[in-house]
Amino acid sequence: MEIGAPSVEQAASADDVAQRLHSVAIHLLRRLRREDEVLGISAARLSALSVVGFGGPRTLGELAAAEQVRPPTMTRIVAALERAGLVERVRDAADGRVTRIAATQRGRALLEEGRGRRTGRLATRLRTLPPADLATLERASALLEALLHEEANGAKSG
Amino acid sequence: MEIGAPSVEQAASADDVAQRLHSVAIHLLRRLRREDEVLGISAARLSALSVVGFGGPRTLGELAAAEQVRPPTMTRIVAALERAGLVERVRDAADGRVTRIAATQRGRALLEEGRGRRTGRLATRLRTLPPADLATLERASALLEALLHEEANGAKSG
DNA sequence: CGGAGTTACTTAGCTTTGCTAATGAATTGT
DNA sequence: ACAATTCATTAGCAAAGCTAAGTAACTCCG
Repeated sequence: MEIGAPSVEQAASADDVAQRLHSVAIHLLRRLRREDEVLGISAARLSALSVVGFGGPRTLGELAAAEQVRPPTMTRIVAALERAGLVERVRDAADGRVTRIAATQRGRALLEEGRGRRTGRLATRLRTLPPADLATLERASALLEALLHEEANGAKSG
Repeated sequence: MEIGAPSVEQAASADDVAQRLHSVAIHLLRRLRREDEVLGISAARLSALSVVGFGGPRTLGELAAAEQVRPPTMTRIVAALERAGLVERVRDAADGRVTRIAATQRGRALLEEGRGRRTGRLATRLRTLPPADLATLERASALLEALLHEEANGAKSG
């Protein structure tokens, strides 16, 4: 596999790329899931915690939407985070139906402390890459983030 | 786009990239998981089927290693694929402990037929990207594949 | 040849994470 | 005030990951 020379002429088929991204995502996640266990928190929980930890308090519904899961799923994830003392529920004063989820001190601490360690092994590997490759991965992340975001919002076409 | 010239000043931190890749992988998979359901096969099963479908028969252990899961997990995945008539077990004549997993006609048909449809929505989105971006994603896939493969084999340090 | 140890896979049982459907509780609107 | 809506939770299902323990088959020696 000639990693070094992506000639634009032999443009990759979108189907091909989609399939490879799919495969890579599966394997990457399987790997990271185990890594995260070292930190004592699963991928889904960490991801949710990041949202409220870095982005500020959210209602459960907002959090579910941000994480692109259904509310019941988020209810359970939040329950686990709460049990672990990483987030807390704050009932809205104005609207009694709403619970707002906020990271606790400890939750933020875990995020901070984990910043380097969290995806440690992957990050270590990434450091062995030439800067250009790292940049490629960063751009790819950004592209996919945008793509997923777009789809989440604008996918009314069915 | 200056892919070739990542100024070192604003070089992406490996930790940052690792985290973003993690996040993107989670969200991408959550999305694709649902898409695959249309085809009636889960991501893990499809991935395993691809290995034997495109790469030829494998023992269960080899398949587990290729998919980077433990044997019991693969046992269950294969059992499901077998139930669905997509693979078949062939006992090794020389070594009675070994079961070799092979894609059936129907399994191969599903792979072929699904090639375009499988990750259909993602592929559709990808087609809206400029070729350079598609190339970036392809390169990123290749980089991650290599990284994961490396780690799977050479990670004796942990 | 025969038993000990090893290897390959399966079974059993746990956790997490998705989902939908149904319920509870609070707000809004008429 | 009562109906409808909305936000969150509960209940219950399936998939996919794991470890530990079990079974069957092979290999290695004595």
